[in-house]
Amino acid sequence: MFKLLKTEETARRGRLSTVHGEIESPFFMNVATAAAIKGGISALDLKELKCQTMLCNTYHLHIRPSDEVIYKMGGLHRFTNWDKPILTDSGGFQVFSLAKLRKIKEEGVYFASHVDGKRIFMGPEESMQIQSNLGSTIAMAFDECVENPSPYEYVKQSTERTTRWLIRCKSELDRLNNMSETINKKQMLFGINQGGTYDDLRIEHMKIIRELDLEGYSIGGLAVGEPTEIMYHILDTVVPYMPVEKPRYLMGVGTPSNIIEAVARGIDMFDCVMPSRNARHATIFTWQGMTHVTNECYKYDDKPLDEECDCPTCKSFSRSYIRHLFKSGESLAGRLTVQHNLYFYNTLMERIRDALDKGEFESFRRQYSTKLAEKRK
RNA sequence: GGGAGUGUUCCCGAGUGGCCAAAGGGGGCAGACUGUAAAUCUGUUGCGUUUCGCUUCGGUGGUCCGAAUCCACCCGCUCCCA
Repeated sequence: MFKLLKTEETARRGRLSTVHGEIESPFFMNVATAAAIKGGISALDLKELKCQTMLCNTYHLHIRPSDEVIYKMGGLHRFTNWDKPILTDSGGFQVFSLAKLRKIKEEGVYFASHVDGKRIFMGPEESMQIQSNLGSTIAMAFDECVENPSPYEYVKQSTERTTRWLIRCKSELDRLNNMSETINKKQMLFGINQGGTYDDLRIEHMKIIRELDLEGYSIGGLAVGEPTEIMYHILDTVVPYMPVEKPRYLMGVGTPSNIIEAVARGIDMFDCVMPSRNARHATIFTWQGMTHVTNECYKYDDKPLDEECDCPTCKSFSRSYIRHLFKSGESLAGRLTVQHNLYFYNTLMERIRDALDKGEFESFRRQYSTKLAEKRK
């Protein structure tokens, strides 16, 4: 259940109640694709990083270790030792990212496993069954994420198919939630809006799926090739057609600046691999902008990554030391910077919520939207 | 003392007469990364007034229109025999 606490223009401050606890929104979900945050971060660490929700992936966990293993181990929460909300992505994004390894049909998608080439079929029912076995808090509908730009006719047909898949997802999850052996019988389903960069397709699709009265709605198929201005334009176009009383999730987005701009446009939930991947590649986010810790200027720099930050890494280690860890290929480098970047993202969301609570979001946006997108110094 | 090798740009290492400022790797420097097939990928790495010029392949001197490549001597290192 989602409760709207406050609004400022189109920006929203809310609270999402789940069987695994409440989530203060807007919030960022920390991406743990294969049930682990890459870089060596466990659920124990996540608690120190102000993380409210973890995101895991249906496709990856189905392939390894298999949802059967996780089901028999008591579900994702027990398996990962994370007792707060978990959202599972449906595998829809892999239809996009593993494009060379799949074939799309009406019944679903045939993949060649990226691990061993084995043929795998995943349709709406399979995705729901796997996510039910994983026992996540929120299940995502199985969709096709189309790359941008794509031809109008293709996007139209794909979007219509995604609608048919969504209806199948809903009835399958209803069935699964009523079974006695199901781990989380209150598993929520979020629908996904598609339609590429075409306003009419986006609006029409949103109008149709909102009728299904799902527990949340997300916007997918953005930040997949189109310029940022187009993404913002699509948000401006679609958000007015999203239910006010349901959480709104912008999938896979994004940079700190993207998040601030999307919150301004009425989005409540985010996820992105950027903080963790960039951290492993030595790019760190700070309140003065982004920077590469491996840059020569940090060789003799005794300061923490971000002087405004009080994450576990910044409380203990210098730029010089972390630069050295990267240069010498120590895996600790990734762990320390991932901790920092995730803490930064979660703190960003906290500051956004504080600003909304105080009715100062617009001023926060003016102060940080551009600054955070730039290079530090 | 005798014999056999060897010395290349930051390092290792290819190159044995012109297409060589010199392959490849490492290291360095810089950049990318948006529902994670990513501890990955890309660019760059002699100098300059940069569709061209200059300096460079242990040193010096030669041969040749032309030398990192051939010759002589010298210096350093490695191995073998005494």
